[in-house]
Amino acid sequence: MKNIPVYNPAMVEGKWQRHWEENHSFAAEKSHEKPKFYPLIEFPYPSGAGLHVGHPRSNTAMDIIARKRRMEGYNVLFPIGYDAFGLPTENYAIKNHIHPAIVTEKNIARFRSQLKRLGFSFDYDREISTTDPKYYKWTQWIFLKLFEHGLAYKQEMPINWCTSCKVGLANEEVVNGVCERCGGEVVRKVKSQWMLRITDYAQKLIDGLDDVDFIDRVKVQQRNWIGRSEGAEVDFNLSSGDKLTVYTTRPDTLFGATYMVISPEHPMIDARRDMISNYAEIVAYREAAARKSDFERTEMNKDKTGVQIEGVHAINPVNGKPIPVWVSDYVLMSYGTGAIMAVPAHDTRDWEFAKKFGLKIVEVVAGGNVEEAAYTDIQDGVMVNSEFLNGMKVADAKRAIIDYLVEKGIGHKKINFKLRDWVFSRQRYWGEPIPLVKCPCCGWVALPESELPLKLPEVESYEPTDNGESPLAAMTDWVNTTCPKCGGPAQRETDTMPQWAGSSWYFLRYIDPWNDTCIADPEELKYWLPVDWYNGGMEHTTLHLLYSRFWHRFLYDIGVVPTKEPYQKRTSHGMILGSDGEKMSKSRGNVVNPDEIVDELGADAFRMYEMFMGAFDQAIPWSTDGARGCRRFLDRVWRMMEFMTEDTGISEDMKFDVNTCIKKVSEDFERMKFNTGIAAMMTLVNAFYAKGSITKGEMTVLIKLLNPVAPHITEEINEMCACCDGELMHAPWPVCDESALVKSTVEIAMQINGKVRGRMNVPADLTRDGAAEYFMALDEIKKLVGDKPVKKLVFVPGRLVNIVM
RNA sequence: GCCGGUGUGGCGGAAUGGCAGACGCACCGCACUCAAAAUGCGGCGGUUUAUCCGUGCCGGUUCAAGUCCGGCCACCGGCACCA
Repeated sequence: MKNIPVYNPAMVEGKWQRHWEENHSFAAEKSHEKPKFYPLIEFPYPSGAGLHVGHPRSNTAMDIIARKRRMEGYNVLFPIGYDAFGLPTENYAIKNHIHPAIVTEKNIARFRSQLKRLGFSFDYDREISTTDPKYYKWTQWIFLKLFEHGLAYKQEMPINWCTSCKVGLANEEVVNGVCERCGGEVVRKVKSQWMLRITDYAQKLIDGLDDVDFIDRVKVQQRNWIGRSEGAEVDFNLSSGDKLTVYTTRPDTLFGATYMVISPEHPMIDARRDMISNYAEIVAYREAAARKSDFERTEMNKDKTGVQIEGVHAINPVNGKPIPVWVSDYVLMSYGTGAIMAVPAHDTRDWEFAKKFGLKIVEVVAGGNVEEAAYTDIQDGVMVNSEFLNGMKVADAKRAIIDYLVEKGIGHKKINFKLRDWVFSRQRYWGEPIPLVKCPCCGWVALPESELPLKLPEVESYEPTDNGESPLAAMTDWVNTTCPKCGGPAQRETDTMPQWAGSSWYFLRYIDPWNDTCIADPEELKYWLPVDWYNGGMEHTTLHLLYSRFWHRFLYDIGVVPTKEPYQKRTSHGMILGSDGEKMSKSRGNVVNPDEIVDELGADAFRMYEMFMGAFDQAIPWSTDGARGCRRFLDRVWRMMEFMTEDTGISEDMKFDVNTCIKKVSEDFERMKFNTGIAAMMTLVNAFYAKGSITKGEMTVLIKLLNPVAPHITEEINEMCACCDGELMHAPWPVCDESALVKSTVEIAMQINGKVRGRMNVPADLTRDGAAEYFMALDEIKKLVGDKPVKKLVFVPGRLVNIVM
């Protein structure tokens, strides 16, 4: 027994963290000789509250992969930065009269020190902040490219207006009718806004998913959000002489269209006001609908309302029958054409509306009872009451009717998306200024690249205004400028960009953060892109992840980046819940502060527990006792130095266990099954304790496998015992010796009629062919079988033998 | 309503169709100790203790089902009048 000092995580971890910092140990190599690996975590928003236990879950997982890849010989770029523009900082600044830049700097310093305390192998030399003018110069540059290519446009439109933040929100930022950030009420407000034409990229964003390795639920959620549907546009003639175009996914049911509905905002209402005898009633309905907030609209979605347009009717183009036209807010102006043909027999919403207002219901697909409910199952329906479509299956009828519509010139195939353009303006201070000026002669004009970055001016007050203007609007010195095109007087745009702007391309900047002539050197981009593995939260699937794919694809289309997609692989971690199984929140009082856990148990134990607590992609409740168990394990590993021998080999009786562990850990880390990988190492350590000794060679394998999870303690053991030459992080990852996994005999289960009756040792090389003969000759089998006839004998090599009688 | 996901001991969770409960937590016992903590070793699904029962419920396929198929139930997440 050797005398080994007690394991002291604070000392060990402090020592190695200083060492790593002084030596820039995790800086990516500038040379392009080695194969590259680019893992990425979502850069944090540096809030005043500091790190919570959720951050380290994603960070530790990718840190493990990054460290393993370095040991496997890759040049690894594992960067970190801060997504620092945004409302919480601005609100804090307003409340405490401190400049948001100062708040940001303070918060970043806190985050950085917390991250360093956890021993993540980030390349801090490449650290970025979205609020740094050297960074946002290029955010503005990308915006100007979008503007130049017609993908940014300003439009008067009803936006989601948060009454509490006094700011416009993207659709994605409105959750259950309230503001995603502050929970404030969201109302519709008409404002002139900068918009990005993400809808132009809808198809590309769907198609791109085929080429990447994202977990299914991310792909599914993005596809649903983009919401592609195939259908047809059909023209209906109106008695007023003009026509009304509808979009439908069920053109096959055209004979069942017994009325039409248009959205309250449909332009036809005002265009034909002279012919509408109840125009005043319809305007009143429209105003009532406009007053409803989004929240009310969804709450009331069961109860349909509407008004029939009097004085105008439509003609069903396939049977010539006159049908009424209604106005109802269940039809949205923002999707399709803002008008629908209603087929109450086969659409639930139309059916409800028809029942309420006593409209005709005509069955055109047989199989249901359309007086009882809409029959919407289109799988194997057969057409009825549809003249030339009668007797056809739904799918055939769809094709036939579209051919007919095209032939008659009254309709055509059409693809629609649910995705809307991205509202890109914010009436706020703490964001990237939009680098455009409005000139009375030239319209909106881009700043020349030489004037970038357009820096945020210093202002007296960051308060947003009730009239919906950005605080920048009050800075007349800054606002008033000259037009870059004609030199005449002009005014700057005073809205700023949303928080999603800076995060839409940050992974590109990490590749070459020092560059001041372009977003990143094309040679560097070629080497490092795409990001090989990106782990992040599901909550960003339809926000950041979609936005950044859009920007990246645009940059590809204009030749700035070499890959269509930014991220090759996307995984997602489950949330860490409070120990009560509820979401962690201040109000519930179940928040765990990582600093306290590190103080008590050390960063290695904390990291290990975060990975061991359960399946990585699932939500798991926190247990500090569980974390103590991981600390206990590290203590056990440490104390093995007391009975370690100087033998540098693997002892014969441990070869199987050691190689099994190498295999299990190597495979499980790649599949993000960190919990079972760690369990395998615990099993191995238990085996060394049972044996009462460990060789230096065995210890070396163990600390290599454990290093990505618990980097500090393993480096220290390596140094104390001189296991490897130099630091462990540069040592090669252990390779499993498959020959050591072969055993001469294996224990298998013995079953009678599928029930386990015992176990026995058989030669490992026993094949299925020789099995019957082998088993029937055994005394123990003879005893069990007796003289009953054996119907069948099932043998699974290495597993079991099952005798069916 | 639609789309995902999840249901296994007291708890977190393991299990390519092949010995259900690996590993850990909690708990119990023993050793060490004057004692406690720490540590080490052992035990730990249930019961009527045996050819027994047991992976949310009901049925099916199979020599064999937590795993596959059909039909439900519950909980969690996302979307939600998208024609």
